[in-house]
Order: sequence, then C-alpha cells, then structure tokens
Amino acid sequence: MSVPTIKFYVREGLLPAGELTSPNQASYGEAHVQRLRLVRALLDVGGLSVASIREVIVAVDDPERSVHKLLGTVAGGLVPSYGREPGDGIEEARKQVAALITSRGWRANPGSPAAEALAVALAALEEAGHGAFTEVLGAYADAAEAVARADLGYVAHNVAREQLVESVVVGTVVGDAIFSALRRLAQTDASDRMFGEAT
Amino acid sequence: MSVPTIKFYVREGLLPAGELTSPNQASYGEAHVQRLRLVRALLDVGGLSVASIREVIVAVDDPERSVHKLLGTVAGGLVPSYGREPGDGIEEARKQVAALITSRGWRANPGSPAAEALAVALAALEEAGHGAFTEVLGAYADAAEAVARADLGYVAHNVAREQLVESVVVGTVVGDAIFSALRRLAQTDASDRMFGEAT
DNA sequence: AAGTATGGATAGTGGGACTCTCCACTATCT
DNA sequence: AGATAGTGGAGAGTCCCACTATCCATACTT
Repeated sequence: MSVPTIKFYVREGLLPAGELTSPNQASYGEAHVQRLRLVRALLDVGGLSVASIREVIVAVDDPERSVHKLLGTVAGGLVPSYGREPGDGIEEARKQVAALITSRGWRANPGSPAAEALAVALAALEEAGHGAFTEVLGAYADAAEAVARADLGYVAHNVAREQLVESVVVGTVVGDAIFSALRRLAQTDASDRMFGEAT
Repeated sequence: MSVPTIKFYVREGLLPAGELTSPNQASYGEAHVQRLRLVRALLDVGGLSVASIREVIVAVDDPERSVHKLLGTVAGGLVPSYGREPGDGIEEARKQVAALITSRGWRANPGSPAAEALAVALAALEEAGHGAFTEVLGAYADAAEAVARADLGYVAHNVAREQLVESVVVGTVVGDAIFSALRRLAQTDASDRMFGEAT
C-alpha cells in the first residue's frame, strides 16, 4: 500500500486518521492495519465502490446500531447496485419476488435492496428472453438458504461485536465471490459430465 | 438505447453491423435486438466490462468451438477478475483449492480462472483475519453443486445451439446476481430469527 | 428544394480510484 | 549543526472506462 493511497482513504473516510503526536506526525496501530485489510478485501474481492465502503464502515463503527439492523444495512449497502435500468417489466418481477418471499416464509422486506436487486435481475432475464430461467429459482433459493444458514453459523462463533460485525461484512462480500467461483467450478464439472467428449 | 450508444457497441465489436442497403443506410433485424438485449444484461446486471463482453461474444459466435469448450471460455471470461492483488498467501490458498477440487471429485482444472479466483478470495479472507471462514466451505460447495445441477438442467432444455449458448451466458452471469440477492434475503431471514428483537 | 437522418470516424465528457505536487515542518543521519 | 528524507494535509492531475457530441458526405422524407 502506498502512502498516498492511505492518505486518500483517510480523506475518503474509509480509514480513521492516525493519532497526532505532533503537528506533522501521527501514529497508527494494529487497528488501522486491520481496517485497511478490510477495506482492501471489500475493494479488491468484493468490488465495492469507495462510497459503498464508506457507508458500511460508518455502520460498523456506530455502536448504537443493533446487530440485526447492522446486518440489514450491510446487506443493503453491499448489493452490487446494478446499473440504473428502470425497465418496464420490473413490476411483474417485483410481484414474483414478493410471492417468493411469502412462499418461503422469509422474514424479509419485499422493498429491501436485496429484493429490489432480485427483481431487477429477473426483469432483465425476462427481457433478454430467458424468462424460463425462473424454473430453477426454487433450487437457487434452497441453496441460498443453506448458504445463509452456514453464514450465520459461522458468524455466531464470534462473540465480540467488533469481530462479529467484520465477519458479517467479509462473509457477505467475499462469500459472494467464493460462491461464484465454486459455482463456476461445479458448472465446469457438470458440463464435462454432460457434454465432455473423450480426452 | 440511444443511437450513438449502439454505434459505439458496433465499433467495439459487441454488436454486428447492420446490413448495408446503400452507402449510408443499413437495416437491422430481430437478431440485432436480441444481441443488444444480451449485451445490456451482461453489462447492467452482470457488471461485465465491454472488453469481457467482447470475448464472450466472440466465443459465442465461433461455430468451431464445442459446447463444452465454449462453456469453459464463458465461465472463464465471466469471472469478475478481482483487482490485480498478487498477495503472498496465495500459494497456500491454491493448494487448498486443489485439495477441494480433488476431494469433491470435480473434473475441473486447478489452474482455471475460476479456481484462481477462488484462491484469491480465500487468500484475501486469510489476510483479513477471517481464515476460519473456510469452515463453511463445504456447505458452500454443496450449495454450488446443487445450483450447477439446476443450471445444467435448465440449459439442457435448449437444443438449438444459439439459444443454448446464450442461456449459458445469461444463466451464469445473471445467475450470480440472482443467487447473490437470494442469499441476502435468506441471510436477512436467518439474522432476524437469530438476533431479531420483539416488534 | 428543404429539412432531417444515417453510417462512419474522431474527439470529448463525466465518474471513479487513485497519484502528484506543494507546503511547512519534523526525524534522523553524520 | 547541517543535510537529507519523510510527514500530514489538501488541491490538482492522471488514467481508465462507458459512453456522448460533433463532423462529414450522402440519402431518405415531404
């Protein structure tokens, strides 16, 4: 990490300023390094924007927030935020999402960023002429539930709030990347079994 | 879609040029519109760069490529390509990935982009101090297998090559977004059940 | 004939993530 | 003590990327 980059992060509010020991000397501790690693993980692997990371950081540092609310903020802020794309089939997709949430018995708000993101994605599928993809939505939801259970199980290990929150953030963002990569590998395998020729 | 944007896509090789009926008139058909929708889906929902999309398009349009190879190209080109980030714990992570592939019996190349992406993500986790997250890797892999099976099952519906290929591309990219959103929703639900207070 | 649109190509725009440059001052080397 | 290197702070500049604007000669439209 170059010094100017760190300065930039401090200015952008991703990193707390060091403790000034004199007008132009500041000292940094392990906490700064840890925070820096968090920022890099979100940036490089999670692909978040600096602005999104700032939101997440602010939420993480706010001790007022209950753990559950914080998870909500994080999950919301971490949605990749697909291009504007208003689209017109979006209404239908929203209903579909609401129906899914109901049928699954999920305690989730149909207006949450995640739900909206799902609606946008489904609408895009429909528009691209692959509406039939929704056939597999059930299988996806099953898998998502399994993954979420695993996530929460992991999170429950960390009792200290600071650690807990961070594990949620990291797990959510890096977890996406990990799952995505695993899916590719599993697809490769499945494709090989289905279409693979000799050799 | 504005005209200049379409011109831009044509120049970038994302879209075939229209058929010239005179020096300055060209006609476009349904295929162009379809391709345009594909590009928009990859761009908006998939978050791919124009360069990645071009690679995918080229692969899709190459009739020489076997379906399986094409899937490989697509899956490879569609990897989000996390920031450079060489890191140093990467070697250990690569071994971990290779071990996972072996233990799962996956027919996948440990050097493939997906495997590399997984290694990078795991290394980032380790560096961020959340190496214990790998505890849940098994659960993730199970879920990934289930999703991949569903994907291939869907893909198998489409017999026409053109359609098949497109469904793979769309399914892979938009599927990521859909799963990600579903995971957020399921996490919200799980978190509510675990930490939710009254009200 | 007037007005508008088109394909093609080059240059410019706006946003995002840095990176450079300046400044006055401090730490450290010798 | 003097030379050299580094620091925090802040504005400007750079680079990349997905567009967008402008030009031009020509071709549809009315």
